[in-house]
Amino acid sequence: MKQATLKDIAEQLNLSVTTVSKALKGYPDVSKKTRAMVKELAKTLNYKPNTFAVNLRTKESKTIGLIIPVIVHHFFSNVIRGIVAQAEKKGYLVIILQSNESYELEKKQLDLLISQRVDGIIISLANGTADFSHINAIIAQDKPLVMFDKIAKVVQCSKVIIDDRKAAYMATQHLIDTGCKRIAHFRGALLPQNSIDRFLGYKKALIDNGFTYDPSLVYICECGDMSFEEGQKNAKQLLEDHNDVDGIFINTDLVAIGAMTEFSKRGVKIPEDISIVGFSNWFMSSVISPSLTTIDQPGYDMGKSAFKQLFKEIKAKKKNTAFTPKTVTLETALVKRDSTK
Amino acid sequence: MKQATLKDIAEQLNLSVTTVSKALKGYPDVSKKTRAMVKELAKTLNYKPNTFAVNLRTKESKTIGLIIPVIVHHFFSNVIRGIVAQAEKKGYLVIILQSNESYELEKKQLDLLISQRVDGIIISLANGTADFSHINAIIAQDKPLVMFDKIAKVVQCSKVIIDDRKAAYMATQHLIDTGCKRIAHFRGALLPQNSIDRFLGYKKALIDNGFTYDPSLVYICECGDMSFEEGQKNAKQLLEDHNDVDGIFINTDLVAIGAMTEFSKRGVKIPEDISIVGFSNWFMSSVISPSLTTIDQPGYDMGKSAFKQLFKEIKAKKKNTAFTPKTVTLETALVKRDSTK
DNA sequence: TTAACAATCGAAAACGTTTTCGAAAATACC
DNA sequence: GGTATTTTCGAAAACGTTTTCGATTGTTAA
Repeated sequence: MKQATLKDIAEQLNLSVTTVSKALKGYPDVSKKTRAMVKELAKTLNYKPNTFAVNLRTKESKTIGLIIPVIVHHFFSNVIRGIVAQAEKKGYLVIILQSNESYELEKKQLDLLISQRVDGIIISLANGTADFSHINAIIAQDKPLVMFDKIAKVVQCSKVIIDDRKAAYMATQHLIDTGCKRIAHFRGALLPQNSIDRFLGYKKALIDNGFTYDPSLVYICECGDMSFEEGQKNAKQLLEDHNDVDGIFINTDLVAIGAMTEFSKRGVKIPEDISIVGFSNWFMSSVISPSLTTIDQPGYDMGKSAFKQLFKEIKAKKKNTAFTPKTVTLETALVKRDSTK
Repeated sequence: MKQATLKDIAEQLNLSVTTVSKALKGYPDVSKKTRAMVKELAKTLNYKPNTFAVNLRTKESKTIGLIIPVIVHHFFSNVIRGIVAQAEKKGYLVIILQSNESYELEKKQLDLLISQRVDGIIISLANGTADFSHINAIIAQDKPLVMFDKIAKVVQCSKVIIDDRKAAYMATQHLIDTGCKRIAHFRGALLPQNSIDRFLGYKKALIDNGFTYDPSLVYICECGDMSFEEGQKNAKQLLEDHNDVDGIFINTDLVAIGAMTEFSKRGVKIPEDISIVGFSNWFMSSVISPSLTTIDQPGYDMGKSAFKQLFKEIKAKKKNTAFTPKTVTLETALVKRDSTK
């Protein structure tokens, strides 16, 4: 009752393995009659090509790897969904690994995927990643790779991102437009490009509007497992440090929600006393009260787009045609809710 | 600059492929000297065994498949994390597919995984799955499979679950203990075992406490993509149908949150007018206000446990030893918060 | 000195597929 | 009828590894 092979079919029909293979793959040099015969027997035997053998022969696995910092995360799980859906459409399967924001793990997992000989890799960098030689090594091997969200600008590969700087600018501008006079920022970790860009957008909006940029108003959080708690801690610290802040732009919704929880515990009213804008538009943000004004980050589309890009590169490599890396920038939108006036 | 093979190493050292292979795998019949030589050259050439060839030869892929109804879901993404982490520890990779609560897709994806020749499969059934022949076919093929959370009782395989009936009983009992006199239930879809069990637990708690079970107090929701909206809709309907309900046990947190949103919009106070208990303990439930009393469902541990079980079966199959299916039941806990008195 | 034995290696088959190339058979054309 | 052409098939090599089984050498014991 084991899986049937080409040989089994060939023997039953008194044909050669070659002919059976060709019949199933629709080669022109096999008669309609035998083709039909073969296909029918294949179906009744429930024949499924042995992927191991196919992979060995064709040198492709129809499998891609995905490395993300965290799985349990509204944005990232949407990305996963987008990638998996799109990949399945094109006949690819997705192997998912979680780097846990650790550079070491990320390196190890990249190696794992290479060992597994996936046809391509999609990756969002860990917070801890400052050196990119492991990524460059992949690219040097001519293995298709696309980065998304948490990218490294200096690495020469395709990327799918949003315009973090512009989005952050929008968010900050919104705070200003609604009357905030002194605006703080809870930024993300120091290394990731997107938290840098969001910070820069915040700063630029301030300056463009004639505000003075005050570094003491910028708080850092790692945005890892402890995002919520970091938000609480930063909010508490902010209240101790300053009594005139009336608006905060926060790197991530989850941190923002932590901050809001802390504020309401201490009797600080949102948005009356302090307005808050988050980032990412987690579903959660729409159901808390007050609901959180935020930047919508299209996770599903980013995943879809990342796979599409990767697919193009895989195809290009197969045909041995040149391919120049491309950066796709998706649109974001400000979602106005009750945490701002 | 392509990947080195055993042959490459063999040629450079004037050895046979056989000896090189044996040296790398630590066979005893190769001298320490050549073993060292081979290992060193392998390292400098960055040799990585071709998994396709290894798989073909050994007939195992060191890969497992995972099919879940939805990825973007607090509980399920925790399960993914648990499975992936545990699998990586044992040298297995995980291919993830989303059935989208569709029976047809589930069937197709199961087929895909079989074609891919994964070493085992972990699955949580789609809401739409009423027929289990596709699952039984896998088991008949002697391919290790374990089900979790949304299981089918009649299928003979290992399972990782919680005691849904008991948990629901606990939840309902809590409503009764805190003074609720007329308790409704928003149940899940009709087919899944866990929504049946939760319903039965609810019913039993009522009866054990001398309440009369009233079917008109039970509302259904599919608990798919539209969970939140379903919660709103049901809440609205409930208010139209009844004016004496003072407690609801709801199949899922997200539905509960939808209901709470609707209630507060309509001026119904929680928990003063109506107490609510959800199910699953989404993170979100702790940060909304009022925070939601719920049942904690250990997603990460379930994932971990599911892989461990699968791993045992894979090993058993390899050694050709018998294996009797086992059902692991994990503990749940009532998390008391502000949506109940 | 031989026989027995251990240590070290390699030839070869196998896993199941794909694809190239040539052979045979059938058909067409003159 | 003979030649040219098309149609249909299969032999064989290749992908890279693992493993069985002998072969060869060197070592030990009698």
